[in-house]
Amino acid sequence: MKIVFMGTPEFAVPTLETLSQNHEIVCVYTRAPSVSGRGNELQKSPAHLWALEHGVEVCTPKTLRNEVEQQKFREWKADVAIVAAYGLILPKEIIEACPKGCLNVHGSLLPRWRGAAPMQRAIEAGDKTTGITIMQVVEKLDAGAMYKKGEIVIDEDMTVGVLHDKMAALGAKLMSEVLDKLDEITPVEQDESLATYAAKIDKAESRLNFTEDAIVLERKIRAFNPYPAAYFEHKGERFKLLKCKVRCDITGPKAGEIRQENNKLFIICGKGALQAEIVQRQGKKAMTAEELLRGYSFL
RNA sequence: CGCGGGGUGGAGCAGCCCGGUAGCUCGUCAGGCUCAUAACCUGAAGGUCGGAGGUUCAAAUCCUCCCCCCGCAA
Repeated sequence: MKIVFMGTPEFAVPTLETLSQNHEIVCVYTRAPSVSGRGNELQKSPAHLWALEHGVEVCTPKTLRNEVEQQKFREWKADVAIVAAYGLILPKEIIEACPKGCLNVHGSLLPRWRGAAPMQRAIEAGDKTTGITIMQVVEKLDAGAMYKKGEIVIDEDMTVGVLHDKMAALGAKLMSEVLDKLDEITPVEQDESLATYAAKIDKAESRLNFTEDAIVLERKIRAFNPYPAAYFEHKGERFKLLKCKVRCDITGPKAGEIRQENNKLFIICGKGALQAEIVQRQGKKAMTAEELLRGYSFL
């Protein structure tokens, strides 16, 4: 089939790559390069870079809500539009532009966790499983009828970084399977009464509040690893906690108190404590708590 | 030219401001103690102090340029 692919971050690349093997990608729509990173240099998106590398056309419109862009979109004469974390809300005119419609790969088992950060919210909430849903794009966000789902178990120590990679790979596989049998599958409507929303990650959330339960904080640490990474501050410096162990056996009256014992680092929480395992001090690389304590003291 | 921290034996750091024989914690190796040990004791190996210039009697330390790593902001 002729496909217009719409995607932006790393999550979109496996699907793009997989579909390109059996289909013709006529154009990649992606977010326009933006200033980011040190030096504020223009950075192209992962999907953009993939397209350049494979000699595929790239479009980076700021909006699709005008006749000019919509006409341009129709002129690709694609059979289907595939969306994977594109970053722009699609207007009706685009959704209905292709004869076989517009399909999306979403990082949750819909209708749970509609929205921007489904993987992070699933881990943060302590969900035991999550997965991928391939569904139709409709005007309402992530509310379209579903073609196929695939489940992934969230292990006790799984970070969103690890989950993301598994999900991206599964999403690519499922989307490819759906496209192969597109005419045979009847999509199933979502049960609106079960819908929940996964709000996008706000940087302010990444600051840890140690008055909370250690179990909750540990989930957040995994949900925010590697990005944006949960942190706390000490003597004006920022310390990212990348991996921690919950220690219900350790308690103290003062939440946020830091203890160093036998090359181990503990932080007292509202309930229980966290034992820091991988820490990153600002300006430094991530290291084990033991390594950090060899050259730094919190006391 | 967005702001900032850093590159010192295998690991994490101190020393740099106020130039003058490279230090700490850990690891490694050998030996000792011990029922035993990740504990303790003794000893040893291991460093072009990111790179290139410059200043100086003398540079990890001061000056210039370059390379690399990281935090913030967006």
